[in-house]
Amino acid sequence: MSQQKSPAARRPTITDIAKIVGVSKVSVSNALNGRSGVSEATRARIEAVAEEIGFVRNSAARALSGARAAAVGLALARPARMLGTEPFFMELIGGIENVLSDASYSLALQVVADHERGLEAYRRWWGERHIDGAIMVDLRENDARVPALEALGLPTVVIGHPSGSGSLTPVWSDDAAAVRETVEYLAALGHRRVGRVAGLEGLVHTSIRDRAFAAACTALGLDAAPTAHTDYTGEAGARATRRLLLSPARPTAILYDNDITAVAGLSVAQEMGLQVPRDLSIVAWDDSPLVQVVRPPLTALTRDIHAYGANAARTLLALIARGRGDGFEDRAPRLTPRGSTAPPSA
Amino acid sequence: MSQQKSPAARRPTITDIAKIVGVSKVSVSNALNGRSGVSEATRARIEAVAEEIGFVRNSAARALSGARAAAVGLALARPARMLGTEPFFMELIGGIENVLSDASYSLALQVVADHERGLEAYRRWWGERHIDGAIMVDLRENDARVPALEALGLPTVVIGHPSGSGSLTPVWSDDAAAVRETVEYLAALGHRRVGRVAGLEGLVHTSIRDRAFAAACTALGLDAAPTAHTDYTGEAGARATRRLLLSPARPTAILYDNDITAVAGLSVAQEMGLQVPRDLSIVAWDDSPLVQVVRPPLTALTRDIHAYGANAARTLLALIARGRGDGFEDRAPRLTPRGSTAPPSA
DNA sequence: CGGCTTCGATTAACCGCTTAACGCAGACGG
DNA sequence: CCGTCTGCGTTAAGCGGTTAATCGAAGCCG
Repeated sequence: MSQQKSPAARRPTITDIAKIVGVSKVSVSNALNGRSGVSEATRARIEAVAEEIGFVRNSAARALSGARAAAVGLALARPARMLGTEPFFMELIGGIENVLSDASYSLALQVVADHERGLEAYRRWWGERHIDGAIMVDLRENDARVPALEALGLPTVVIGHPSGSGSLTPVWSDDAAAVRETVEYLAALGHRRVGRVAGLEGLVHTSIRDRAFAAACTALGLDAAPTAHTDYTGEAGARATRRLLLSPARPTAILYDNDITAVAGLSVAQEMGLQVPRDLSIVAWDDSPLVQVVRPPLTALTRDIHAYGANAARTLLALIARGRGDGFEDRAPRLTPRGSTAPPSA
Repeated sequence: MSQQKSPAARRPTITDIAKIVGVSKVSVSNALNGRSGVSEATRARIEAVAEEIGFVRNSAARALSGARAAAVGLALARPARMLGTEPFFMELIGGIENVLSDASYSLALQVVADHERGLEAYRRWWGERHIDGAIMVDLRENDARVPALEALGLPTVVIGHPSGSGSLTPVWSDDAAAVRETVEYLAALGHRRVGRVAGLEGLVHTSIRDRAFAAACTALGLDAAPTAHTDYTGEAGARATRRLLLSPARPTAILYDNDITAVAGLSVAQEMGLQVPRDLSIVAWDDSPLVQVVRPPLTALTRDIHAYGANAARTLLALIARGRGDGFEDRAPRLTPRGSTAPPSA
């Protein structure tokens, strides 16, 4: 049915340029890479010719001779049903991309079923010299990927707390501080029973938030309502909320671990005849169009995910360039109060 | 601060295998690529050794000797604020990935600011032999990328209607049919004034839906409420909804072009004291966790985005393999009625 | 003015793999 | 018994770059 133009004649190479200009391949290579050893005059002629005949560097050849692949890899483990539920990753990727493309790096992305397959992807990419470094997300406790990537020697930035990143370079934010701030805020409003609908158990940041939540409640003398874990889906969030709201000591405020579960929780509360924020205060983790669009708009823990991704990318590029790199602590999420939080009515 | 293991000893190559097994490089290459000219015994020994020393093919070297790059490119043009608002792309990418990884292809993804930059990315990738083919999304009318990619000779699948894809291979679904089905459904419920909050003007699928909407209204003798265009954000959706609901001939039903604007519309309606679905029926385009989580859950035009992406990837692989390829028409979105649609109260 | 560095450029070798071309058995056919 | 396949291998020659080693011609210095 549809077809395209002819397979395009052989692409020009540095050898072609060398012939035209009347110099050696090496001079062309040096000139085009901005290295010294070429006079300004020759460099100009070479660049002119390169431009004229539409020369594009062959990255395969370049990679073969030991240079960089100019790409980094990211394997995203998402079971189908969790895909697309979180604006988080699109934003993160956007931030990563921003930095990478400025450095003419590209991002190899693979969405895989589980961490096992993700690890395979990293292995393949690295083995094939397809990537110079990797970004790892969804850090779990005792994550098997950490020792595996360490063994590979693949420069890797882990998006997650240093406590779980082994010798890999971490980029993280202080979730515990954010939890504390939120609990203090709710306590100040007068709440005594605060619940929490958390994310996936086993993720490092989940247990950090779990612990911080428990600690903050204790410190402030609040009733520690049980934490319900979810898989971040609306459905699970709804179920968890129902359970919390039906428990003997119904909380007057709930802190959610992402936006989708928070919105689901809001719906459940309204279905049960509870008014938000009068009867129940809701705080969502991660600000997103979603939480601002519902009524009332949700109080949320805001973080600049785009910047977060950008920082991760910058850290990785530094790691690749210098062979070693410092971790980076991003600023902690900040509480953005909106209509979903108020003093409890009771 | 953090550092990784030593730069990892030299990776094993086919030469290493050859030495160990005691045959020539070529035999190893042939064996590992399943080509003939190698006895079963030798092939077995070679495979065993390859496995044992953890051999991974160097794709750069392979690409250099004329083989495929085993990757396809996708440049996603998203202004920052539109990023992450649409689950659509994460799902699409998931579907694409699924098919690609089965074929051991990887996806080069770049998020760019505009189509201009996107085109640059395609050029660079193709020039560098980084990709064997490309997927193009967000097809606009008179899209400048179409002639540009045609000229490059880059095998490309366009996700969008054939009317705008030139000689590139299209993968599309019959949006017009879906619009008709929806309008007929609303008419059957008794609605006479139906409004529409559309997506970005200039996108091919937007105008196709626009026209189908107008045609369906005319055919059924409905009042053609003006169509309001948005940039798919909740904010724009809220504004458009407000405008429609305040217009002299207030529609009793509104069809939205994505999920976010539909949810925003729902909130606006509720704020204005309208009950959904009693006073206003709402239909969202694209089913997503989001539309199912709000109250009432929204009637939506469901399509299997994952499959859509998978089909696009399959089509592209065929195009790459055979040099030519047929377009693919995916099934039209289907209406999934939920609580947000009902006969009008009046 | 001889020896030293600097600059601009060159040649050689190689990265890891593929493709082309050829070699040498043994099997087969007339 | 010679000619010709056929199966299993080999060697040679790149693909398009890069890096290392080298080299002539200035330029500089004491």
